[in-house]
Amino acid sequence: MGRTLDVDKHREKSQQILDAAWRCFVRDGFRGASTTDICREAKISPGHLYHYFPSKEAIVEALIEKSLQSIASHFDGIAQEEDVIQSLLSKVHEGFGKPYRPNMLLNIEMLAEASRNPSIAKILQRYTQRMRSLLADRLRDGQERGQVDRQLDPDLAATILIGLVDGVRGMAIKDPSLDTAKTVELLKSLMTRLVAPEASKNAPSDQPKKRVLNVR
Amino acid sequence: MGRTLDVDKHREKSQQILDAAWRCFVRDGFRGASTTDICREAKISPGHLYHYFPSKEAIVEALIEKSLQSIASHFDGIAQEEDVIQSLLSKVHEGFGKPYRPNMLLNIEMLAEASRNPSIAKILQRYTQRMRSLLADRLRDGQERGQVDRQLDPDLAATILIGLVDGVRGMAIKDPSLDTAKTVELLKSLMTRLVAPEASKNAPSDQPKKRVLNVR
Amino acid sequence: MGRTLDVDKHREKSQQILDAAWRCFVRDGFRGASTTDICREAKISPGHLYHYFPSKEAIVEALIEKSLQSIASHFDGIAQEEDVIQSLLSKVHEGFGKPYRPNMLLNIEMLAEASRNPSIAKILQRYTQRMRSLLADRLRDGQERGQVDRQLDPDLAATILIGLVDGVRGMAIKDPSLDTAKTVELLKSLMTRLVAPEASKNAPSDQPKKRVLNVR
Amino acid sequence: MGRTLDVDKHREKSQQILDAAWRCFVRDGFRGASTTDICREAKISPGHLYHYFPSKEAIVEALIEKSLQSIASHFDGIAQEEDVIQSLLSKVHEGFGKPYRPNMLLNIEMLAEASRNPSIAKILQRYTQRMRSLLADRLRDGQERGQVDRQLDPDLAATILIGLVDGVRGMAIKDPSLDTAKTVELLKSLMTRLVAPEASKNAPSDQPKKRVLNVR
DNA sequence: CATGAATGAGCTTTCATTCAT
DNA sequence: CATGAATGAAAGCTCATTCAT
Repeated sequence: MGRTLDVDKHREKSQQILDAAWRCFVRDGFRGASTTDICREAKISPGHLYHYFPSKEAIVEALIEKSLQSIASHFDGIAQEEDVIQSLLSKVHEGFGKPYRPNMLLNIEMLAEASRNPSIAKILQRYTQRMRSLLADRLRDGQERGQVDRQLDPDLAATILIGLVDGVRGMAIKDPSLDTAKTVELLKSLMTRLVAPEASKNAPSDQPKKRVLNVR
Repeated sequence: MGRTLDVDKHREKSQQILDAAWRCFVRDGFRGASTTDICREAKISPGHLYHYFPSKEAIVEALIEKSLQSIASHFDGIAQEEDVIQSLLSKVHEGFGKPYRPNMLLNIEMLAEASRNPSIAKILQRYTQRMRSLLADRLRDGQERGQVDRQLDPDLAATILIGLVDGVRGMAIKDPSLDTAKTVELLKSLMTRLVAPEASKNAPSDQPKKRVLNVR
Repeated sequence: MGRTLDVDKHREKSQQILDAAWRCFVRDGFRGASTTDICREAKISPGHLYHYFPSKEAIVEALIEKSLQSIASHFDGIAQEEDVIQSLLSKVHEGFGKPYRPNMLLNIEMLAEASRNPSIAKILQRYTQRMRSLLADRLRDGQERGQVDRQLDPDLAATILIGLVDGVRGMAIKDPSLDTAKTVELLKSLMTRLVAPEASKNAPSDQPKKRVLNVR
Repeated sequence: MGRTLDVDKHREKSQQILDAAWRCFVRDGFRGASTTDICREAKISPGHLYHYFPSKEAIVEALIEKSLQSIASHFDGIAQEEDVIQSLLSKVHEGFGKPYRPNMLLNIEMLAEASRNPSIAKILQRYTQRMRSLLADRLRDGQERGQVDRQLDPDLAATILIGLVDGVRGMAIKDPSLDTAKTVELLKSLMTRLVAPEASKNAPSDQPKKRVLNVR
């Protein structure tokens, strides 16, 4: 009982530290944020940090793990809706908009870090695989229902879809004047076209496509 | 004459240092690579580096500028071909494949750095604008010729296209088992569908699309 | 209690570092002494110095502040004696003599540093003002009692007195063979003449002036 | 002949470098100014500096030597006037006033440097001795003519006089609001009193002393 | 559980000086 | 006479981590 409480408290404190680290990493990046910064943000002493995490890298790993878990759980929701394409598009909005910018920045940090740090690469790859599987399964569902092009390789398409959303999200840095709303609309249209079956590609779903594209 | 030679030599040496820095930054990232590393790689003494660049950041900036310039010059080639869509697709291949992995890694580094360093953000934004303009102009050409959907906002579409390629390139880190050839094929197909006019979206160009998609 | 002890210990350690810095600065000057020197002298590691002071300049400032405070507190004593002139002269001895040479050297360093470093100039000016005020007040007292020339501007006279003592102290460097005892005697005589009222300037106090001046 | 021209040119260039160094040292101090700074100011290349001076210290030494020589030559003028006291006072003005501030700053630098660097100490001491001798000789002249107190030790008095002027000059740093004109007046009065013979100490010369002192 | 003192390697940068041309 | 490329030691400072309390 007491043991359980201790474990809970320990977990809670770890969480507080991770929250502080999240803020620091978003602000300064994995390399740019120092353990001192994190401790100050978490309001603990520098020595105490090592009571909860054996190293700075462990913090980064835990943070990435947690962050990806949260994103992946968003994907889980996909499986429950009826219309495959609609359920897919409904998730797109979430990655855009101001409050998601921190996550986007962390995503880029993760990519940068994973390209150099094998243990972080593994985490990233594990979650990517999981999310891609979920997406691919959904696409397969759609193919069975005739909502998705049967000639598409679901795994490959899922990969491309993830890359597409990631890449367009990153454009916010390359072009700060980007109009998010219009971007999301065109992005959705593009995703629809990617997965829609041949026959319906002229009129993908009931989406009022013409208005969407007519943005000039 | 002697003066010209001196300037040439200076430029050559600067270039050698940038080359060394490129290797270090690809290997360890902008923050991860130290000036000492760069000097060792360039085979110069630590002090001598500052004969050519006033700071480490100046090296990063010069490198990014040069790298983006080289990429942008690739884009310039787009303007010369007849078929808009074909000229666009022909450029896609180049971003994939093993020898381009370093550039992809640097691209991610740039994004990460630009999100925190305003002066680097500016460089990135300047070149992004330039490349997007070139692409958008090409799309406008295509629209006039009936090769590109007239309802498309060229600027927005160009932005999405860049993001799409960037994002899919980054998937190589998230999923190392990715089949590059197939990915490129699907990517091209997707790009074609994005820009193709309504009428031809069932049969985009002479590309044997069905085989392409039938990848299972 | 524990908190108080901690603060005390911190202050004590800071003091030890300042003592070490004092030795280094006296030996090599503010610029000539390195933080490494100070750490070696204080027997701490190079990084630990920054646990107590945010920068080398902060050490210099703290040291100057402390040093001037100590000198200023000497001046405070002036206010208590009866005979204004005697109390003034009694303080002169202290600035001369071998054990005071380090302070004299630091005084010169301060002047040199203050002429370039505004934040140190401010400290020096603040304390100068304070000491001059004390001196000027004493002179005003003397004027009321008829011990000091009523035509003298107390503030200006105080400034000159400080400059006089400083300058003569510095002569120890320009002329190492200087006879300190005789110098102090003549200095005192000069100071007496500066402040003494017109009437007594031929026979300043009960001091056997003739012997004092007859130093050949 | 050509040899002579060469020597002249060499001397001229050395002089230009010393002038540049003077500006740098006044601005940043002996330690604060780098050889690079001096070269930039003198518009020569870093390597070329060592064609004229074997080291930075040699520049400092040459500069100090030259500077003191110039000051000493001012003192030489003292010997020619009739009234000892007047000739002495006439020199005081020169050390004050804005255009002399650089020399005052260098004076402090010299003192600081001499306290650590024996070879510079020697130069300073040599010139101090020379100037003190000149002053002392003048005082001896005055004693013979009855213009100067016969009980005064000329050497000691000369030393004190130099220190007095130096010290008061330095007060400009400790108190930037100092009124130079009034300071000089009081300083002159003090110097007069120091050297004037007993009999005349109540009425030192024809100087309108009362107005001078009545500055409240 | 918690502190903060302490470490030492490593960072970017500066500097006086030397050398090849 | 003149350049500027080149050196390498040392500077002030930061950092992840450890340890005594």
